[in-house]
Amino acid sequence: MGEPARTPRADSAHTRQRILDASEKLFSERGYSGTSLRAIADEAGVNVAAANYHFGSKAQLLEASFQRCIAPINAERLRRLDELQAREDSPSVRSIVQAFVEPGLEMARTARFPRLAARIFAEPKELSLPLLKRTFSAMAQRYMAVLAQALPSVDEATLRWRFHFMVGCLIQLLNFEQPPDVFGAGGQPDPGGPEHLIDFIVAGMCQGVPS
Amino acid sequence: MGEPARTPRADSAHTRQRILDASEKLFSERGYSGTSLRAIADEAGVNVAAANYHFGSKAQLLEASFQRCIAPINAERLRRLDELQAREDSPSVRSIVQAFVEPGLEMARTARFPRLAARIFAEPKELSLPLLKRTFSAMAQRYMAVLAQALPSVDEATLRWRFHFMVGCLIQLLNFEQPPDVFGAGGQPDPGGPEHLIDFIVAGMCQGVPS
DNA sequence: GCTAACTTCAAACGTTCGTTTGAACTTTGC
DNA sequence: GCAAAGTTCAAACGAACGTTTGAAGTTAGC
Repeated sequence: MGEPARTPRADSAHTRQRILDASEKLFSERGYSGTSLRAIADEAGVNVAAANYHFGSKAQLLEASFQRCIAPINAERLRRLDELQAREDSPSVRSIVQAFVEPGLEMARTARFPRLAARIFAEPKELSLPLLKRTFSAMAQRYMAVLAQALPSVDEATLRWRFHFMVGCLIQLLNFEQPPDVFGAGGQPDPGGPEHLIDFIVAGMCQGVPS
Repeated sequence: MGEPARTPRADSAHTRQRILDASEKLFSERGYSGTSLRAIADEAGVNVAAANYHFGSKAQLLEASFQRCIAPINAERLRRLDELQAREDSPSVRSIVQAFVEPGLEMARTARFPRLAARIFAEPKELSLPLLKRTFSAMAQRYMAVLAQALPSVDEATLRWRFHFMVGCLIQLLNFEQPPDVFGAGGQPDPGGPEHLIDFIVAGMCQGVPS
């Protein structure tokens, strides 16, 4: 157990950070097995061995990238839920959906590559399911509970399905920032994705319930 | 150009079929770069070289698997749309959504691994986008046109987004036949996915439109 | 200033990858 | 029945993979 007393240096943190940046970019673009440690090391401007030195293995590097990417999003999701519940004791479905969906979208605008959070869902289940469970369980259960309160006429199994499809819609928007140009339309990008996403989800959540 | 006059043998077709079966299974489970030709050959019970002999390369094998998987689904989608338009001149949104969504779900119940059609969306864009465009363009455009007729008050850009999210929901159900057990619930599988999927999508499509 | 720990890197480890080769074997066309 | 074409396989190709090694370089503690 007891790790040797470590006195990490300053440049070590910079190296770790650069490796994580490169991992996030490449993993989210090419997936886990489509990305080599050598490509990550090149992108980060470090030696291949540095990745294994700092993170132990490729799988642990993925986990570290994923956690660094998803942790602030989930924290913000919970913070917004707290805020929501503090402000009013029966928040609207729309406000709950916004609290769930917007942190990820905001990161997607400002930060590096939150698409990694979406790409994880496509990895083989042996790799992704433990990660998803460890990372999303607590947060998802809280959202489920609050949604159940806001939609008392919807039974739990149905709500689980709707939550499932909400996640699917969010992933779709994170993976394809625009509807792919298969409709002939093309044209310039439409920044309205997030609004349309929320409208679509709220409609699916509230079906048959008078607003 | 002119291929040499080929007289394919009977067993050749069987080998091709077994390789395609194995590809479909493994590609859909582990993705393109997570699947080796050797694993496919083992699963199919043939030699590694046979895959390259029959399909030319790994990328072409993926394309062949994908086409064999998706072609009948898209054909059925178009057939149902024809049927729909022949029966009534202004089909309901629900019937259009069903015509789009059910062929894939039906295959998922009966056939081998239609999840491949969903997994493709997670591959790197250089690999997936050409495939998606070639395969879905015509069909998607027809559906967009029919949906636009059924929802005349929804502008084209908005409809594109809703179509995008519909595809995201479908992919989510194909990739995870059940909502993953992150809600603590567990329990036995719920076969109601398809119905919930259609309800969710129709609600998102028809938002603000009196039925 | 010396020791011990931390960090980096070039090089190499054995394995697996996609693909090719060339020889065996089977069928087809005549 | 015989040449030609189609099909399969064991074996090998070089390249790339994840990981390890060991030495060189750097900093921290005393």
